[in-house]
Amino acid sequence: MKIYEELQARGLLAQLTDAEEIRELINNGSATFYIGFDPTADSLHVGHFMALCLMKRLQEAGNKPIALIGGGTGMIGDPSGRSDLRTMMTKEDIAHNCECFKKQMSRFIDFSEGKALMVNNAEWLAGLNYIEFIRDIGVHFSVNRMLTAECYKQRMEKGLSFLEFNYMIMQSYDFLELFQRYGCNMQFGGDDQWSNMLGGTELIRRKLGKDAYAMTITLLLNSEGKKMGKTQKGAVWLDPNKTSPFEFYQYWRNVADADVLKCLRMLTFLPLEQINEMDKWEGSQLNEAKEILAFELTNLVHGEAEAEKAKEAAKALFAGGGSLENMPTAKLGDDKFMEGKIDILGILVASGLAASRSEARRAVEQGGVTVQGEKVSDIKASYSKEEIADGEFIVKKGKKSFKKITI
RNA sequence: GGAUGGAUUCCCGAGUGGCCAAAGGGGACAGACUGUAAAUCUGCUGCAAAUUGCUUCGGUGGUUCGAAUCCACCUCCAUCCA
Repeated sequence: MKIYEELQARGLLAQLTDAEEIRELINNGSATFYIGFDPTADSLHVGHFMALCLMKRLQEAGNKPIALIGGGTGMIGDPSGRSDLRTMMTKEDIAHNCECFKKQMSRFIDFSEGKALMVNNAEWLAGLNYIEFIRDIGVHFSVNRMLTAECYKQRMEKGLSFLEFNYMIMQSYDFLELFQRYGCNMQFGGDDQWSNMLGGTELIRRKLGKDAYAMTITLLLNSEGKKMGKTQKGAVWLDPNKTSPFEFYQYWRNVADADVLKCLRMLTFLPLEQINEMDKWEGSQLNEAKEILAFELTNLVHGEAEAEKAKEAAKALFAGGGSLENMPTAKLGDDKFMEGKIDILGILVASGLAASRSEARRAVEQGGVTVQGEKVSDIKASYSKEEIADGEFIVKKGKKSFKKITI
């Protein structure tokens, strides 16, 4: 099975400008393609992870990836899929984020010996001359056409600033630059990028009379139609300091039944035959599939050692057995103790299991808190330093939040 | 620049002088049931030294015994006109 067929079988392909041509190109390994990443945060998240996997797959098939970091476009902010203006970031933030992206990406993509490139579009966007730019590039865009693009349509209700309106033109210009500089003939991106990407292929055709291609990957949605990789607390990050390997593991361990197979296909590198086998599983057997999914992804993102640790910790907590050694830990400072003691509410707050004492109180009152496996029913219960320092002092809030408390 | 409508708690959205920490829904959290799933049911959802106190309704001032609610100014958003 060739790469194109594989991507298709995994359900990754969404829209393509020219399916036949693209199949030829990537199957022969003759594509130089780019994917853009806007530095909106100091870490990549699960959404980017899909794109990185795609790059990796295509690179393994002999194609040359370019990771484009949006140091320039980040100054504008993509309005796609947004209901309001993004908060503006300072130049310093953007530069910092670009650095962080670079580090994380090198984990997945082989940048050695020119096998892949990483470029920052600030390189050509930052120094643009406004008049020249709108004369050279702006003429090729019809405002009427742009307004019919899906990403802007949604914003016609809520309002769209001229700043954001320019995003599509900038992204199109990126493609043109990359085409000219590096012979980049293809662009990939999330499905929400489709209209921006088409802008680029059209610009290249109008400006240079040459063909370039665009392809989008299916957005990873859960069975409820929401983007995956988001939790209440925000995105699931790839940076272990922002989302610990354990939390990362748990996120995937807890996906809905209906989503497991899709995730395995789209996100892991397991052979399709193996995944199709799991497709036959039903009911509680799917739990095993979830374990595989969680392990595979944690392995990809954080490495095998971390994946093992997360798996062990999860086993210890949910199934009994396994090692407690690697479970999430919270360290209490001396200042948290009053005369050598701390109450249960204080522990919950200090360990991050509850956001406030009120919330902690509610959890206890509703019977959701256990300490060392014993349900805590008194909100005034308190523990001495010695009890905690003793060793494995485990506090559990609800079914899935645990912390080992140390001094 | 002009006219009109608007800004309420995590989100949507009621509330137009005291009975308002603010209806209802969604989400989140906790409990039951389960498979660390989904669905369902129940509770809960500003903070705290917790039958009480404190801080919230875009911002700042004011009227009043009392303001989310009335007045003034300001900021932002939407629609129409230029």
